[in-house]
Amino acid sequence: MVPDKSTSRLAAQDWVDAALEAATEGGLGAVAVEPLARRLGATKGSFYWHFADRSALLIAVLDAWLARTDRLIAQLSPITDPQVRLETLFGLVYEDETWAGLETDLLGRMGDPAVADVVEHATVRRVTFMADCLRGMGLSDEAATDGALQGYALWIGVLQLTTAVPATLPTPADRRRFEAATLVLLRNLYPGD
Amino acid sequence: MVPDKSTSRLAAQDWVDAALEAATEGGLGAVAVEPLARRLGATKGSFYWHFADRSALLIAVLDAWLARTDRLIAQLSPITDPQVRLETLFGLVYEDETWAGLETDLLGRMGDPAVADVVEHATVRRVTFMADCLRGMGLSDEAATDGALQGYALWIGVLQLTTAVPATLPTPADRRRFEAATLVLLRNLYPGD
DNA sequence: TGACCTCCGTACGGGACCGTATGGTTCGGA
DNA sequence: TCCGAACCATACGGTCCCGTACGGAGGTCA
Repeated sequence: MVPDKSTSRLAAQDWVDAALEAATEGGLGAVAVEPLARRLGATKGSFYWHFADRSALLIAVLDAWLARTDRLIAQLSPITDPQVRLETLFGLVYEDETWAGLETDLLGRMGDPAVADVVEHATVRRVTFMADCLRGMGLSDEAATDGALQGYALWIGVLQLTTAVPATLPTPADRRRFEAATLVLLRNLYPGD
Repeated sequence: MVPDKSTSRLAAQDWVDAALEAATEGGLGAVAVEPLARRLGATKGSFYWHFADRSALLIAVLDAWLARTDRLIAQLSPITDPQVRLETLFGLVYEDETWAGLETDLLGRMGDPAVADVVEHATVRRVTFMADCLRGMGLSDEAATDGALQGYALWIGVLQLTTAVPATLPTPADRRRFEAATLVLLRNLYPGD
């Protein structure tokens, strides 16, 4: 949170880091110049030296967020068995509690063109990834497309429930059973194919 | 939008109606006194006569929202076949595009205790409803609980995608096929049971 | 008609935030 | 050592919203 250099001199990246932290906790709305300055023990004078305005910082945050999807997919790509790849993906999704809040916050801000742009990119990449897995499992193009959409809706929904009503989700003790059930669900997509 | 009485004299309900309209379009954040006053062609003087403060209006909006879930469940209850009941539910979910925005907006505002209270109530009622359907279809308690959660996550996810990235969802021409696939998915929950 | 209550407009103060202006302060290099 | 650039604090004006104070307009009923 507080930057490294004890001699307080901030770089642009320090502002981006703090902004990401704030966004993770309180959504994009929490990325505000004056509160961030307070958090960093600085003033707006510093911020407006490193950035043209608030939207420049938002774009930096959105780019960092988009890169996360690429890293996730890159992390899964080496897995050869498409079904294991999907299962691993869902396992990671269930573990991810830190970033879930920002995920859903962004989905609620599609009115902002900058947000819409980056979220659409991420969505396409994720759905494409899942559809590829399903095709690799032997499903037809149509079935893979529908299945990927359903799987992704499930993904988003679990994220939502994780942040919004965690009490509803299974307790850690039951989570393994729940995840297993999700895999059963995925495995039985289009059983007739 | 503009209340009935041509002689401009507002009732509390007029403010609630306008607030619901604003919330449907722009989320709870759009329920602000001064913008609503402009929309109604009135001033804050009117509002603060009918309501103690802004939060009183928000509570009225949240109550109206919660009542919608009760009406939905009441609408489905007469259906005797539990599977048809579930299928009908999902059909309605796919049709509902007007309210989807507010749904997901509320999920992003669980930090507000008033929102958290009403959303938790709605969530419990919906998940319980789905679990009852699944139990009626012959699933065990455990299986029905997990299945309801997964089905509800799917529900929420579809809502999210509806509002956020509608281009990703199937075109009207393909929607029937997609819905059918969803039902296949539900039907195959826990095939071993 | 006049007292009274309901409803609403106007005016004001306050808070949170954005962005600008301007004058330090600190640092590296000639 | 001194200069210039990088960096930052202070102070200010502007916007948008909340909430309060207060007075006036319009009905109602004796």
